[in-house]
Amino acid sequence: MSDSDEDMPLAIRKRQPASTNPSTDDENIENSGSDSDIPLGKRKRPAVRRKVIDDDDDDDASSGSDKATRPAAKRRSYKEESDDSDNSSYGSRSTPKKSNRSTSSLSDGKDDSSDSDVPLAAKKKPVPKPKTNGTPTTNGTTNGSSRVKAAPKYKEESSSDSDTPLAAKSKKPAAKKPTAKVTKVKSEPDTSSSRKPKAAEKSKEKSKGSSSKKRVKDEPEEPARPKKVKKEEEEEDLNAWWLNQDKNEDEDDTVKWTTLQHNGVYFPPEYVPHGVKMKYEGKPITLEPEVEEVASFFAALLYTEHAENPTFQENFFRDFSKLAKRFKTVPAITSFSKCDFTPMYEYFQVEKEKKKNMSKEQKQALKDEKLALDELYGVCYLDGRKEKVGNYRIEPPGLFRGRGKHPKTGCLKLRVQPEQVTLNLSKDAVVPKAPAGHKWAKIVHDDTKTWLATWKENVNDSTKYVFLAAGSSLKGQSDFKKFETARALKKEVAGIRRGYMADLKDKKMFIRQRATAMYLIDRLALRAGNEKGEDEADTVGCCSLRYEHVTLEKPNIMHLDFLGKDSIRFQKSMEVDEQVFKNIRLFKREPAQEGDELFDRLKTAELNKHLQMLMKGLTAKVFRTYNASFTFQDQLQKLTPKDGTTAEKLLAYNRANREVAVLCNHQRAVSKGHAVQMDKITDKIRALKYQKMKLKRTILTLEPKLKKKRPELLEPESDLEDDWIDEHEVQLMLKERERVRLKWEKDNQKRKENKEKPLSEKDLKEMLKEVDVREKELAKERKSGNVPGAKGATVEKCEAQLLKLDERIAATRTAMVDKEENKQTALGTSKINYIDPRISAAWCQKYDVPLEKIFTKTLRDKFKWAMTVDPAWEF
DNA sequence: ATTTCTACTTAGAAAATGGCTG
DNA sequence: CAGCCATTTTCTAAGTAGAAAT
Repeated sequence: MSDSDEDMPLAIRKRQPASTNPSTDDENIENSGSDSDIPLGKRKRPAVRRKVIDDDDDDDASSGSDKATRPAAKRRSYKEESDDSDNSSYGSRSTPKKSNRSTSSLSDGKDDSSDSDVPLAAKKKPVPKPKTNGTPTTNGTTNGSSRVKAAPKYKEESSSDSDTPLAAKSKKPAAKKPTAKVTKVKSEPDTSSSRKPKAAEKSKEKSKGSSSKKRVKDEPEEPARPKKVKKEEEEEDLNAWWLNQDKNEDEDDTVKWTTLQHNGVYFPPEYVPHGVKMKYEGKPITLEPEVEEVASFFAALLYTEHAENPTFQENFFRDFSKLAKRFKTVPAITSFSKCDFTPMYEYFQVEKEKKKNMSKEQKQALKDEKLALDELYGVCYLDGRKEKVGNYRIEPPGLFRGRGKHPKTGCLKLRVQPEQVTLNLSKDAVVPKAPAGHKWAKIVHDDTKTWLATWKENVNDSTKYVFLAAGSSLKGQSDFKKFETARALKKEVAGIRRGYMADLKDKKMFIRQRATAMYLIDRLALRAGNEKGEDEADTVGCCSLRYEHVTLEKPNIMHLDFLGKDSIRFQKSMEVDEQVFKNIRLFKREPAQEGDELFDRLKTAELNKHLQMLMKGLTAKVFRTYNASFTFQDQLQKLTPKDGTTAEKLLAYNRANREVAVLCNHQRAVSKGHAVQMDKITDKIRALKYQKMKLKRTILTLEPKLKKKRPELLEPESDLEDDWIDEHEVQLMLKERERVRLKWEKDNQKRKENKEKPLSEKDLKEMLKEVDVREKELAKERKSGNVPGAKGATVEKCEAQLLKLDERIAATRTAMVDKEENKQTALGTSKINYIDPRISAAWCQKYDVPLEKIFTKTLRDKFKWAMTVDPAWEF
């Protein structure tokens, strides 16, 4: 790899903020001997220097106290690891604090191995071409907004629409000019060369921005909105930030907007009591609406996993009974087991049914209502441009549905009052009215934040926000930035890998742990693993892995088994680097025990700080993004059949996608119909085997001599039991009769049309008799084992058919495996969050696959910034 | 230095929709 | 043309990571 020589070293040293580390430039990694060669990261460390492993703790005594649950992080002291040659220095108490630095020999860090270290799942080599291909757009997240100096003031609307301040406002802000231009650009073959000039032009315009904005401001109010469609497009073009980026890297990106106005948030409607009585001790009881509401929350979940979960029940009931008490419900509700919510449940079922059967007009009315809300709350104006708002609905009250073993699952999530909600908008924007009789908690004007509204939720005391929609420019820009950082990592990764491979043997435990963690994060796409609190589900990521999550097996196999984000199980086994294996064994050594952290002196913050100095913008999560996108591109390239049909190409696409989903451990609950569907497929395979069996018999019937020569023909097919065959043959005959009858009906129909005389029932019976005959034959065949086969059957023909059957069985099997695996693999998450959409866009162009086969409407919207890449673009 | 808070991305479940078929 | 299943969208929980507070 050419890059290994050149790029590699860069990775390590390049990053340095010039200020911090002057001397770092030496080239030779191999010369590790001299101090100066040590990669920056290391050099820097001394400042922060954590104690050398041995001297810092003697905590061992305490370690025993840890509860089986999550103990507070503890430090352990490490004994010498005897078999590890170079770590002799480790355990010994006297490690010299300062000197250690020199030791880390990069040289012995087997550089060779590091190259070969491909991301686990994807054993791909880095694509050779560093091709940054012209796309000039790449880095500069230009923040157009900050440039526009004059904050356009939006004029107040006439009082009449004051409650919908935004509506109909600044409809066509700035501009025809840019619109026209951009449109043109679009139609052009979008080559980098053509783009460049345009960008320049545009940015010029930007500086004039204020004047055009002004126009907006003065624009007479529009009459009622004429309804979009056309409009939409224009507006979108205006928002096409990706077309006019210039590479101004130092643009201040802390400021997110210059002006921001919106209509606030939508509160869920007040509770409307239904009056259905739940039962307590078998008797219907009357509840105040407030109490009834909460009972209904639970009733609606009856028979779901949540409602069956004891923790959920307990938490729900605590809150519920407390509320009932407050409202002096009689009789007092003191026992969950005496509650019977089924009447409510049934009522809801009926309601659901009713809803389904609503007339078209009713349904349409509902839709219109939604649309109206969308129009009011679903949009805002950011720097004068119309943007979609994401979750403008305040979360309705309900029961908290924590995932996994969340201690608080089932707790009552209270209704949010306007008094709890803070809005963020321009100083000069119209402050949306709070609901009648209410006021907002606060109004702020923080242009460094992207949220429009925020409030605190009562169950976990966490903060909720209203943000712009995924398709907005703000989100798009940060998405773009995310992938650019991942691409930057691509260039640096070889060096970074070499660096941590070398650090695996560092003397300082902390550094070893850090390197080992980096290895896992890079190779296994683990998450960082921040620390979690007591009142959250017990899940872990890399840095929070505990003793019991990792087991080692002889030569170099590591088994990981733990619950990750959302309590999704991560269970994989893989071969790991020898030194990693040793390190983990060391970390697991006494006095470590169940409950102890594997990386007992590593915190995500420290890890990220280190990463940050290896490469600007690098954090643990970037590895996931990088490995996902890289793997995807690599797989896609390998799997796509150049001359395949669209369907085949799509299959390849989905396979590549799945590869990534597996890498990232993205799972979903198995659908409830899954088992049934699998059974069907299994049956299909059995049916094929049955045919095989029959064919073999036919061969033997035709050529009995073969019994000796080819005994395998006599062997029964696997998984084909007599009982099954019985049933199968019954079914076959049933189907056959059905078929005959259908044919008869059809023929009759035809005859009727042709005015011929219809076939009689008798004819039908005649035809069915043939089936009876066949049935008898089958029975006979089973007894004797002699299967004459179809007329004209020959051994050769049968053999050929056998082969075909084998193929079909194999194909069905793969389909089954495919389905099985896909059943619990969620492709969406990686597509939405990890795979650079430009890879997909380029692929679609290159292979002539329509974009919409790959991205849904929302995804196309979200990724619109990526849709115009050059077909040759590479991640 | 450590802990807590804040803001934003990532995540699977659930609800809604759509396309198909019996 | 309802019913069914797969796909898409919505919802909000659960992460990450940097900043602020202690």
